[in-house]
Amino acid sequence: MRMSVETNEASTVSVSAHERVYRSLRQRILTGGFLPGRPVTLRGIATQLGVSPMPVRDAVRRLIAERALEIEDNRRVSVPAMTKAKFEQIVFARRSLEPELAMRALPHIDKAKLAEIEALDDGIDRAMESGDIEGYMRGNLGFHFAIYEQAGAETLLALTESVWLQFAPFMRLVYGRFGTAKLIDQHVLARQAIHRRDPRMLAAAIREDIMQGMRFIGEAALQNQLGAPEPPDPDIVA
Amino acid sequence: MRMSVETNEASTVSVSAHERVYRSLRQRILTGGFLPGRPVTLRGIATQLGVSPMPVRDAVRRLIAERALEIEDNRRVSVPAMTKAKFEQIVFARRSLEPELAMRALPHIDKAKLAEIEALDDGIDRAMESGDIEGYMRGNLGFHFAIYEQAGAETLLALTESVWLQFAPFMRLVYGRFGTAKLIDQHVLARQAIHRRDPRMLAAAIREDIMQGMRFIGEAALQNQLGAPEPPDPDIVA
DNA sequence: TAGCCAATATTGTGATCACAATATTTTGCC
DNA sequence: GGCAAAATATTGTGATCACAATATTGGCTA
Repeated sequence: MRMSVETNEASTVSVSAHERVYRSLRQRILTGGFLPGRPVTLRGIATQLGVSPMPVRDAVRRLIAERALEIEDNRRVSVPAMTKAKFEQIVFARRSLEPELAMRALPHIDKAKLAEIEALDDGIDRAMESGDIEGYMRGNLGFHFAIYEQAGAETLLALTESVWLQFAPFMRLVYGRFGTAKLIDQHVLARQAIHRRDPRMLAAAIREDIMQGMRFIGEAALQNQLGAPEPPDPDIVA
Repeated sequence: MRMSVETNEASTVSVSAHERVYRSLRQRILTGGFLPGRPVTLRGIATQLGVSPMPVRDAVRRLIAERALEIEDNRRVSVPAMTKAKFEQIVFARRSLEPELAMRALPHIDKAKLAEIEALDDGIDRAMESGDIEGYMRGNLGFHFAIYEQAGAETLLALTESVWLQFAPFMRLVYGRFGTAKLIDQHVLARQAIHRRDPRMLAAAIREDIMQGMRFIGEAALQNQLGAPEPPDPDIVA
């Protein structure tokens, strides 16, 4: 069964059911809509999204391959818990890939795209002030990938997306615990760099943003035994 | 249905059917057993492997997520063709990830593992001389990952595996065209570095190996319009 | 009240079928 | 013979069912 869905290109294209399920789950993972360790059931998702378990199964397998989900020994599916080792590797991967993506993107960022990027960043500031965690996560995701997508480097972009899928739920967990108040907007330098069309400066700004953000998350959480299961009840984060 | 399969730990564990199919397809892709552009059909694979199409479907979806396979507009599944842009990004990703993995692995490579690594490299030399392309590919894969796996960095390893899945079929294509005779074994320096337990030297050796190998492939192939479809008949490379 | 064990429910896996979309082959015409 | 169009085969998608493994619940005993 094929259906029509709205895409961000404002056009209407035909997309398979599992593709829609995939995008839905993916977005939810990236904004922290699943608690690490809590089981994600095929039939549960299927009911929520109004499809049969089959396309859900396809989408979940895809997300498992991207390391956004995992199957435990008891063959239950869930968002993996964060570990110190994994976190450190993620930081390394981000530092290796994202400044490069930003540099490559810079020449292709036109005035309209820059305006869009700045609007996203303004949204982040508002979300931070009002403590809107999901809004912050969505804005931060949008800000970074609005830039990276301009690089026209699909292969590097896919690697980066996999990395984000792996730390986003944990990020959400930390913000939920410690709030967004202590965060400082590190994107100002990046915006300046784009304005000046200075690739080195942009790469440095992105690198600094990554290090600052990840340091905050790492310090706040990992020494507090966060990221471990914590298996209470709701299927979704309210 | 669960069955027992032999693992490389020489133990016998229970593994699902789609896991066995996945490993089988993955190995075949990594040694160049599929021609880019040629359709890979679910039922075809299922028949070859003696399973129903369902686990094949699961395995193929997983490989699509890892960018080892792709679905075309006509929703046919195949190994993606290489492009110049993609090739360049793959080289960047390899340079970013693999020297790091090697450095991290070095402290954990004991005498037995080193012997195993050197045996693999000797096998590579024999394969190169006799023009055994698949043997060369398998040895090269084994050599690199025998090292990388010792790093205990699963997250970075997974990214690297995805990258290898993306260029291996193309590598095979090039060797099939130009032979392995002109190759020179770049692994000597790496072996020396491990012996001396010099992480910097090892990282440099891996980097040089990547650059040499990829330059050969890139020059030989990309300017000859290789990597484009070439859609003749066999389902497998003989 | 606490702890064990049977009964029940829920899970992912895999098989089989139906179907629409695409490829391939065959047929008919000039 | 060459070429278009109809007929046929094959493809991936998705639904539904059966099943074994695991989790959860319930009641029973001490």
